[in-house]
Amino acid sequence: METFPLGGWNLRQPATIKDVARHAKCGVATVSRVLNNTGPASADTRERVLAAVKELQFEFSEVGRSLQSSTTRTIGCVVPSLANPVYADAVQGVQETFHEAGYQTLLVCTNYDSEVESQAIRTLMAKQVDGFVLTVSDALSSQGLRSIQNREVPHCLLFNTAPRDEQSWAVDDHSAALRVVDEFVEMDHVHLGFLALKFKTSDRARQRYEGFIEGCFRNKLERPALLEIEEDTQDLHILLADFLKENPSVTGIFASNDILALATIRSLRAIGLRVPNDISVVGFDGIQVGEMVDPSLATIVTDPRMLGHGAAQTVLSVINKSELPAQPDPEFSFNFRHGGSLSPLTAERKGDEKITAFSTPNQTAQ
Amino acid sequence: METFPLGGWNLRQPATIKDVARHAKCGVATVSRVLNNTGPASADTRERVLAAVKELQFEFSEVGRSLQSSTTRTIGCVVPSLANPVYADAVQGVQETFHEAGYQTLLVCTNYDSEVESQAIRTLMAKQVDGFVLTVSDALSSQGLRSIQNREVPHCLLFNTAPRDEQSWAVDDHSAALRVVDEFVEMDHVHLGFLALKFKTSDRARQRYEGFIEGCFRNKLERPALLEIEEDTQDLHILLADFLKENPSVTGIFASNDILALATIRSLRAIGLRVPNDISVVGFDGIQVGEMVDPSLATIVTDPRMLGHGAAQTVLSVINKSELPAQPDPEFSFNFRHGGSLSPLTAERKGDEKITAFSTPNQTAQ
DNA sequence: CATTTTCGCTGAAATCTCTTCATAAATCTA
DNA sequence: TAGATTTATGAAGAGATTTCAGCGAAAATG
Repeated sequence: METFPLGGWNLRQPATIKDVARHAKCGVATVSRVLNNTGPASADTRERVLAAVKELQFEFSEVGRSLQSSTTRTIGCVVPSLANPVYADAVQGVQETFHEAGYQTLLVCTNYDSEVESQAIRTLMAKQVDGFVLTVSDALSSQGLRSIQNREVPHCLLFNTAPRDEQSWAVDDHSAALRVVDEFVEMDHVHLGFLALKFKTSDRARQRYEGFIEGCFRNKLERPALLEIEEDTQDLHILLADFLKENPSVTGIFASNDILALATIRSLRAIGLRVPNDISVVGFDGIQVGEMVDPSLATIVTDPRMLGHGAAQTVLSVINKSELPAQPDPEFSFNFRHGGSLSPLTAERKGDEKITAFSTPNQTAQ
Repeated sequence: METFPLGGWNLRQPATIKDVARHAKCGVATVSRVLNNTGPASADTRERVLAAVKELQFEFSEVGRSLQSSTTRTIGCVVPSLANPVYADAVQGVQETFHEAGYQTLLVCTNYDSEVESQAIRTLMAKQVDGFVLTVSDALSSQGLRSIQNREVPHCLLFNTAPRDEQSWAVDDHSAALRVVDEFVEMDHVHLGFLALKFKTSDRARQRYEGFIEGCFRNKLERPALLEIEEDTQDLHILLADFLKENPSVTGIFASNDILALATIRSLRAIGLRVPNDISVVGFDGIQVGEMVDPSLATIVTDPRMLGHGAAQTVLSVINKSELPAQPDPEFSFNFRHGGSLSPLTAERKGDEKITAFSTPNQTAQ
């Protein structure tokens, strides 16, 4: 084994393939071939290369590789937020699947801002990601999604119901909402309300609302009252109080996601209403917390991790031009979980047209 | 405005700077100068370049740029899991901060596996990330962390207490654990237990345990009983039953994180014990759910988002060679939140040396 | 008025790291 | 010795930045 006058290799500047070639007294091409096992090399040369690699702690630069192969082994993942465990779980699933396949995940949280969303997508495309898994605010109008389609980058939607010709892993929001109405009806509720983030920030909420309306129609209920709120609403209890003042007959509220449902329950409590005695609440998503709170949350249960996994698999299939993974039947992509937050309509509220208790809380939400 | 015979630019192959130069009838250098505002250009040329850029929908390839500038505007972020909201929130903070600064975040979840951890770090270094924010399983022995130090890549630990010469944003686990003991003592508890994931997967848990032991010592309590469990434990109620059989005098359990604490409460219930009547439980982290469950969780409250933000700021400062951001006083990096899961020792259990109720549950954890 | 200086603009060429392709050199067979 | 193998190598190319030298034209100088 030959030794070189090693004066402490500067590790700050990692060794390049040229350095290795110089040390091994051969051409860079040879180094490449030896290390990638992509062509012949004499035992002697091979050994010298390997020794040089070890000594210099050489590792290929992925950047150089990417430039030449125009492939980055990197996937862009765009979701609204990690504060909602639904997305956190989904991202976990996405990341796991890609990791196993040797891809890294570039994560962006848009905070429900479609401006951030399209900007982020542009940046990710400039970084040459090999694919996308994304939850956009509105699949039909998303500027970012359109440019992904134009460039024909492999991608799959997550949670967004797929527009035509698009791949997507999502819950069947429409059917799920129908189911929620049925559950309310089962409990004798007649006057329902729907609570959601502003629809422009989430097409899922809109789908659920439309399903909810149709469900009410099918069950011959009146059109549900609607309360749309901003993402950063701090005074939900006030909005709810106003809402119930305008719609005093409402006995059941369907919140478009569990976080919102839990916040609703707390806010209702803050304005002196009991759940489920005065008002029943049903959520959407089935986050684990829902089972641990009191009253437990009646909700649609979904499997975000599985969805993330599926979306990632789909993207991998598109990349590898292999067969797309089978999706679960959309009709059965969810379950309804009963919980203490939804109970039969009490006798006293059955004929009742107005809610009595309205003690204004002097505590401020923080 | 001149027009070119555009036969449908193939958007699948994005335009390069060369294409732009050809269309603008100038050299690539000029295009670069115009677009980066990095040198002079006549008004005429500038206009032609801009027109070509628009027509071709040109965007710089970050890969080409990275190769030349040896900077990627990408940060590696390594955490154990997103299933724990503590990490999800922290990552959200990290991602937000870097996004504002124009960096993208490459996320890896290790699932508490130090093998995955060091492998991931190697890959990220090969991808030439400009910095790291990471929570390693053990800051002292982490192979990955060591190689980051060797290569002198800007980085900052998150949640891990910093070894010497390391930057880190973390809760003062030791002090927090002392505080927990004080709170138990305040409630007359004398025999305590500690529940944690296997220490090799989390040095945080170990720090908390050591603080807990010292707290017991200072308060002249006996050494706390220890129950270490695997990450994927499914039968916690059985382990707990055995644990309490061996340590029948234990009236208070400190769980090393909130998720574990909540699971503990459920498991205790499953084996017929009431919380807090039979056993008090205190958690660590202060996840939001803790306030919504029944009984509410007594716990150490931290601010993961803020920690993530701080760690990201620190990395940015190192990269920009600017002043490091001020950290909050470690002594005040947490708060104790009272909750229903911790109550004064009942008279009946005060002298009691054994727990009576031990109905074995016939339900299996799933 | 002729000549030099200056200065704004410009494009060719080198560089960054890696892979592939074609070619050259060395070895072995017939 | 010609031809077929086996090895080894240089050069080109992937997309961008940057240095450097050149080219005019205008200004300054003698």
